[in-house]
Amino acid sequence: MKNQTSQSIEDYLKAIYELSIKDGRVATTHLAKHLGISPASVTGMIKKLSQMEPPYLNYQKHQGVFLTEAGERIALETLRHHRLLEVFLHEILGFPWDEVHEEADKLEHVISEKFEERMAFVLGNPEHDPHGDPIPNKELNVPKATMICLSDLRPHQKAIIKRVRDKDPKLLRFLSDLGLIPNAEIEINDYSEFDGNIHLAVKNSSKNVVLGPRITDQIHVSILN
Amino acid sequence: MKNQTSQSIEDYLKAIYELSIKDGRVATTHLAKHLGISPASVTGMIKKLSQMEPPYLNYQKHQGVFLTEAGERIALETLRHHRLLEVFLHEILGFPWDEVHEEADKLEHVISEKFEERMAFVLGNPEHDPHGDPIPNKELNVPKATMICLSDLRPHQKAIIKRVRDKDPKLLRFLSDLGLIPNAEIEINDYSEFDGNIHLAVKNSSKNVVLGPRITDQIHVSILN
DNA sequence: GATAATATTTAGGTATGCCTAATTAAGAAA
DNA sequence: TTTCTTAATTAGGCATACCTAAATATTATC
Ligand SMILES: [Mn+2]
Ligand SMILES: [Mn+2]
Ligand SMILES: [Mn+2]
Ligand SMILES: [Mn+2]
Repeated sequence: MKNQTSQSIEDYLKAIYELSIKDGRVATTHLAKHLGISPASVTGMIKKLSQMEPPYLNYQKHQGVFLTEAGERIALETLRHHRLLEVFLHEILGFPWDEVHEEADKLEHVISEKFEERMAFVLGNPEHDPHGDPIPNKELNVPKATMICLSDLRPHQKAIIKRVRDKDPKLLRFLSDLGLIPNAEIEINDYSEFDGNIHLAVKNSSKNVVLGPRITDQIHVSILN
Repeated sequence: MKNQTSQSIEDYLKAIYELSIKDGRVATTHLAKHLGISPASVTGMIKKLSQMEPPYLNYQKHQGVFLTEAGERIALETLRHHRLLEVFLHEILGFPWDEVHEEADKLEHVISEKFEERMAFVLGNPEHDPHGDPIPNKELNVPKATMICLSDLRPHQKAIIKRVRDKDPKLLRFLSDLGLIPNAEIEINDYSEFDGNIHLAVKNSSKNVVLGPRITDQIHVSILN
């Protein structure tokens, strides 16, 4: 009599996982916005998910939700599918990195465990997706990264881009046109404290780029000594 | 205001396409059995599909259904997805040929046109799936094969296996264990007219195999002069 | 601490796609 | 042609996952 999941359920749990990393408990409206669903519908679903056996969510009226262990397992399982698929679509099928997300979002619910396993094998068990996000391993442990934002860098520092946390295809294409993709090397030239703009150069491209905090907050780097 | 399809609709249309190749019009019960759905439900769905704009089915009460052009297009589109996916799963991900069908049956509804196109490119536009079934091309034309059944062969004839029309994983595994897969070369040794059994040898395997008509009717071959 | 603004929940409804049971139509046999 | 059998349809329901509008709880502001 085990619980079974649906597309929708997996999407809810994955969204709650992602949102709760920053904020702990996740509020109904927050979740609703993230999923593009009305708050009323979200209330209905989280109520259901918190009453399943075993429950996937811990929910108290007006207090938001957080994942139970069972719920987190499904979220991570889905996230592993998603990120492996992104690598797969990019490396094997040649999708550009700004298009992998949408396709993976549909496929993640449909592939079998065998598909997952074969994919991981063919790709050599990658640890990061094309945007630099960590892929949970087979036992669903997530390698956690030290988080330095590009927005925290200051002039003369050099760094390597590790992660671009955004899903907007337009922004992603804009960044990759500038060479700003995971593993690219950059150097900070200037910082203006009033608007938080960062001026930087991309190695092997001789371009000088200026980016605002809306963007630099989403880019994680590791600093080169 | 174009019609849009769902998983279910695609499955219905694909099933009707497959069944109508043999029999022309498709009867409600026949379709119901093939889909594993109650006849009552099938009546409901085919009614709906025949009343869409444009209709996918031509339906008259108690007379069964056949595909309209619009319906056939969707059936072929889905079939192309299915069979390309089978090749893909087999060649790229290393799935055994008896497991590709189930996985492709879920994925066929979910992949984008871009996924289809990339897959076809990577595979070099294959014309047949791992069971030898023809893959509709991009314009949805189906290369049609001359149909000689293994059951029609007689002693001393040599032939190459072209197609194995069965979805049962057990049978497929049984056949591949004997080397009886598309492109294998065989020679007929004996035929017994009472039960229709065929005795044959598989090239490079020295095994002598006896198969009944239940099986040999499903295997298509091309004869070697 | 009352009130206003915002967040959340409840109530009532819709579309899909399936089910069983009861009814009716079609086709075959007498 | 009447009768029997089988096939197909209708009627009435159910589960999932959404929606809008109305009601209520929480929280922030005065
Ligand atoms: Mn998995
Ligand atoms: Mn990603
Ligand atoms: Mn297609
Ligand atoms: Mn096939």
